[in-house]
Amino acid sequence: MRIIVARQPDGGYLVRPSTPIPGARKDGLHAAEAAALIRRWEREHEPRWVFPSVGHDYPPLVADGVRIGRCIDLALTEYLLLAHAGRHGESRSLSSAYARAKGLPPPLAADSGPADDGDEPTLFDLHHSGLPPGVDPGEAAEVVLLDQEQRIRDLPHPDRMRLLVAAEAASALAAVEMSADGLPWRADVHRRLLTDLLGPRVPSGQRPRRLAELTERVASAFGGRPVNPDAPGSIVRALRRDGVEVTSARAHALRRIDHPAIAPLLEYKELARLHSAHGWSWLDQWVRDDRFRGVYVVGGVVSGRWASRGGAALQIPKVLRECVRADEGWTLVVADAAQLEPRVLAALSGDRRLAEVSASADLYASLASTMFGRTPRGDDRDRAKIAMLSAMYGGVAGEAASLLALLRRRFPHAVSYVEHAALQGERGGTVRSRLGRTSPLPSEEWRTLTGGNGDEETARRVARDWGRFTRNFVVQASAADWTAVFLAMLRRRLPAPAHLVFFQHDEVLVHCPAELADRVTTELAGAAIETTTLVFGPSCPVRFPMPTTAVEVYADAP
DNA sequence: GCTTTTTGCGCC
DNA sequence: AAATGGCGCAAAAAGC
Repeated sequence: MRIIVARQPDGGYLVRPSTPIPGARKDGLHAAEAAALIRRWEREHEPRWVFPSVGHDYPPLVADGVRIGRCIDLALTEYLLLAHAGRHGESRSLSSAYARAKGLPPPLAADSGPADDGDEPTLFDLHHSGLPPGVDPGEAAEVVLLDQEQRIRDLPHPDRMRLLVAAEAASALAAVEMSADGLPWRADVHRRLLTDLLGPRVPSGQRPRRLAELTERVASAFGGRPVNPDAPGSIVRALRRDGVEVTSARAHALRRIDHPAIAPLLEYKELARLHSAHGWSWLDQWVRDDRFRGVYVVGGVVSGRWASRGGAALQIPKVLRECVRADEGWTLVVADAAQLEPRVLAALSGDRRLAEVSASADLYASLASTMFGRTPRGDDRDRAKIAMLSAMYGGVAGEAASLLALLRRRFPHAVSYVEHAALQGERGGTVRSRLGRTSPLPSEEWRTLTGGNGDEETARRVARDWGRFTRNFVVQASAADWTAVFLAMLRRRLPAPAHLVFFQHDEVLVHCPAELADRVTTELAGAAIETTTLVFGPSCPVRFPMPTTAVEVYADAP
């Protein structure tokens, strides 16, 4: 059974079984009423819920304690299907999808904002649904649902897209629930760390003591002339006055220079970064009751990775992992899909030798022994890693090109897979992930530049740039397929009250009572195996290990 | 003066 | 010979 749940323009809820049950149609419910109804129907029927947008419709329900098993997200599905058809820029809103399904002209109200602006901020404007008069969100959702099912049936691999759509929707549920539950975050530990590193808190706009000291040390290293270490131009000018030629004030450029100001400058940059990005004001704004609640945006990145909005939820610096601590009597189970992307490439390309390499838990060490024909020594492992990253990212600098050539000799199928993707991009074509995520078409500007009427060198450069993008896309987006399915499987398997508290591209944190840690570890491993079978088929020879540790403090995970 | 773009750096 | 992919955010720099 499917039940549509939609927030209405006035903020009320509509809850409606897709196949009508007498008396089951409910409109204009308050969030709390809707929550009670959904809890009951979830218990009695375990339906597949249908949301116009989980990110928009689900949070108020979650705040009321609702947790559902499975659903469809019409907006995320619409995006995947539009992208598959080469129509990335078009609106994924309910009203646009409805208009598309009915063959009506696109609505204006809900679709302000330029088409290439990514996610529409007014995805579901509270006052204008954008639907034609007399059509309510429930009716529109029903139409869109059926239309999408038909479009999926028409694809070359409907089963793959169905899996992707289900996994994406489950990811969206997980994202909302993670925001609501929050990541355990000890504000006292964070404050102590800031004070230790920066000195006592000072009013915003002022430099904490440690930063002020370093500023003076920089100034005296420049002979007493004041230099603003926050201003790249100021640093470059000061170095030039002392006869040091630099083109930028980036840390890696400064590291190459021999000058007494460099050491305090680098230290300043590191601490200033902590202060401005994750200092006291970040703590004030994002941590309450010892929980960090970031907002995750599923479907926010073309490759299928999650984005975040506010709080930089996907960029928590390593030094702050000290603050992430399990509650009393609880534990954090930390797991990451080790070397996910090269394993995904092995599975995608069907390269048998790379699949054999993937049997090893340390893929890069194993790769090195195959590449160099000996037990890895010296920097063999690092060089093997550079070769693999160059294949996936399109690197050519330094030693990368020759290492890549060696990789190509040993793993021709894997390398030709990504090179084919690069070639597609250079020609202005699209590429797809395993489950059917599709890369966007290059911009109109790109077509002009590569059209043959302009500068040849520019044309070559932008073509190569786009080739690097599509080369990476097939791997990154297929890795996103794998992790989306993994999240869906894991979410279903976790025994209450264990719950996901963090997910970052290929890593998950589960917060659970200490006695459940072993069970959670088992479920993580099971979810990884199940995921690999679902995404790459039962005969996939590639191994996807998921090393797992249970810790009290995130920083203690390896 | 305000707004937009660039720079630089954090995460994967 | 060669700019390796994706993102978000704060502050500086540039543009109006």
